[in-house]
Amino acid sequence: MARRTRTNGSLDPRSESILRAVIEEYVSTAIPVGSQSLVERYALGVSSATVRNILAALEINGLLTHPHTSAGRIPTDAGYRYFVEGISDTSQLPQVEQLMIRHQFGQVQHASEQWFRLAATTLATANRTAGLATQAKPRAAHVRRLDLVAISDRLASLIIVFREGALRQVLVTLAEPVEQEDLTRAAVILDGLMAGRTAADAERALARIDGDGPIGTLVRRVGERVLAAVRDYDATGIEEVFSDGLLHVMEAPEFERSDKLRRVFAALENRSYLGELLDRVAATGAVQVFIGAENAPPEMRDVSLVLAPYGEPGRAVGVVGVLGPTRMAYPQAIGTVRFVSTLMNELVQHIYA
Amino acid sequence: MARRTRTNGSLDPRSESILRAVIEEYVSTAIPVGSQSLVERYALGVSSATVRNILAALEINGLLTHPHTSAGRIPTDAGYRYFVEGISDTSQLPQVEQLMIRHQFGQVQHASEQWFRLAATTLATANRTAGLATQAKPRAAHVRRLDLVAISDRLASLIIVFREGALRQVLVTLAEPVEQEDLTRAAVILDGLMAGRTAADAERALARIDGDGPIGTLVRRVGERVLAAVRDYDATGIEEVFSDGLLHVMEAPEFERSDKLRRVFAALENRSYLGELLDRVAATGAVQVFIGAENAPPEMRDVSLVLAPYGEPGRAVGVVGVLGPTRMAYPQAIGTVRFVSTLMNELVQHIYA
DNA sequence: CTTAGCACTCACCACCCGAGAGTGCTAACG
DNA sequence: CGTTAGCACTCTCGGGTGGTGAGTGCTAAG
Repeated sequence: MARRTRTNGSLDPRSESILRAVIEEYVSTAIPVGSQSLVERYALGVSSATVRNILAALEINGLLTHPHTSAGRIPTDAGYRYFVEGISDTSQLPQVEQLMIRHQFGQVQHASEQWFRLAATTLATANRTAGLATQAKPRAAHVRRLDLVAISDRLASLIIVFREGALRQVLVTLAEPVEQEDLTRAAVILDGLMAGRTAADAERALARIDGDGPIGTLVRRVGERVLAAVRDYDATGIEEVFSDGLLHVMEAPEFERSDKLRRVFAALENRSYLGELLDRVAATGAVQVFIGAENAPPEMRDVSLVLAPYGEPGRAVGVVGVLGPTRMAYPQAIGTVRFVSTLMNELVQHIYA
Repeated sequence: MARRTRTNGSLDPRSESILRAVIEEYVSTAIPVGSQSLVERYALGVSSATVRNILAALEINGLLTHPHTSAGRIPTDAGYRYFVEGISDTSQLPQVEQLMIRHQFGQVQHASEQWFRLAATTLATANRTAGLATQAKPRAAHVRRLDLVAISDRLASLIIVFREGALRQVLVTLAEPVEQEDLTRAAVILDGLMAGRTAADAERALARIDGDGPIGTLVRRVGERVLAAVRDYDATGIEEVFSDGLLHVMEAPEFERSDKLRRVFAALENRSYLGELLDRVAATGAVQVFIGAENAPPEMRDVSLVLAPYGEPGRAVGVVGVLGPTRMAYPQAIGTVRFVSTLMNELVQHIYA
């Protein structure tokens, strides 16, 4: 017995390979796996009785469980965790898949706004799970460019370009009719004032503007709107979590009943928790796995997330990953997520180079 | 019998009110309604036997059906259709709800890009169904403004603003390093060249540019990318169908089993059919209802759509609406969709005024 | 330590049965 | 002639029942 409960928490090789077999089998079939089917399919070199003993020990260790007395075993969250710890730093994606994904990204080189969507879509189709991605977002927004476009004589569109390529568009109503010419002049002034600055810097610069004349008033008025927009951009923790491939999650038998499925959807709308996870992942710089009940919110306890950050650590950071049932093909998921994140790294570095 | 099968296809008042009662009852309970419960709840002034006769006649007319011999009646798609025809041009949203919705729109006055999302969200929560909305999009794109922003020395971000406020961002890789100064000069030239023009006009204008000197080359190179982006913008039938409130659809008992639900999701991703519908709606200018099997694609046969266009007919047109089970509260849905579409009209006209 | 054997446990499925809701038909009624 | 009461019939639904089989845990022998 001592053999199966080593003090450091790791298992002897045989128990470990049986745990792996159970997980592998359960992940692909979704039905509890018994000792018989295990020896039949995996050539373990021992009888079902021996396997039964080991399964019982694994259950005592909390790595497996029973839906009911006479059913086979299924992995617990802890079981998946043990399994994941053993593979997370090795798994590599096959060349073929790497090429396919690279090819997809090559197609849309130009529209940088769309990269993160493509990442989500790619991850979704590659794993047959839901794919998630956020746009890379900086800690402190830097304005790169400002522009004012007349829409009607008292309405203008203010366009703000941030360093990492994000755009914001704000409608500005004007107290009195203004020509495009004056708008352009104001835009040039504001652009010189704020480009390359953070919100705090820009505010100081704006305060020094003398407010005389129609242009001065205009600059001041619009400048406030710019500041508000920049602050707003800073404040939103996550720009947007783009998700794709929810249909795949619906196909999983554990989500056949729609009430469980509803929880999954609710989970995706739980921006606060998702944001917390993303922050945590962004901080570490590596692929991270969150399994079932390791997630605090109750609606997340049936799903696992595999997440990885991308971007320039000090500057702009985003996250890509997948969300699926705890019964997930972790090695595959970890491999693709890691690969896509390195790919996104390359793209972002290309911009900052 | 002749009384119940008038040649023009309309029913006598009593049959009609009974049909209405059946629909009302079934929409709220989702269980087949029988003659008894009908007389109990609706004070029709006749016995259940009479009601039975009428129900039988309505079934012959194809407006009702039977799940099985000893069950109550449920409306057919044709039944809903008849019902909808009777109410579609009268139903008005209560003042209270109008005010609530107006208030929500007041909150986000400024971010015109977000209007259509808000419309979808509003429709979703007001009807407890899925809400849909597209951004208003013109037949032929007019460029309002062009801008070029340096990202690194050989990479620039091209920003295109279209008349109705849509933005496009495209990355342009440059053959050789270019200063922001030159980029700005090129942007000014291109802006003058293309602003207010459609793709075809702009192409002619671009052809007349003499390509000497570094600026000339730059203008030509970027100009091609602009044309491509404008054409691409023209080509995409629907910009994006934003949907919200899918959780509400999941709550409907008819979608408890996830395979039916999956069809709904698949339906939302069926852009080609959705686009076709939206085009049709945009062309008519009124609220339109598409009920169950009236939709050609098989995955749409369990759902109904209530759609309405908004915008300036000749210029930019978008669509708002809801998607839900055929068992839908049509009067309510029609009312809110119509109201939101008029609201969106006001907003768009404000821009074009 | 491993393994064969065996009793035991449940989920699952098919089946049956009674209750209840609802229908269609017929005949009487105003 | 339309309306209504009465009635036989049908079919779903829910609960109960028994058989089957996969799987377990335990014991004792190898």
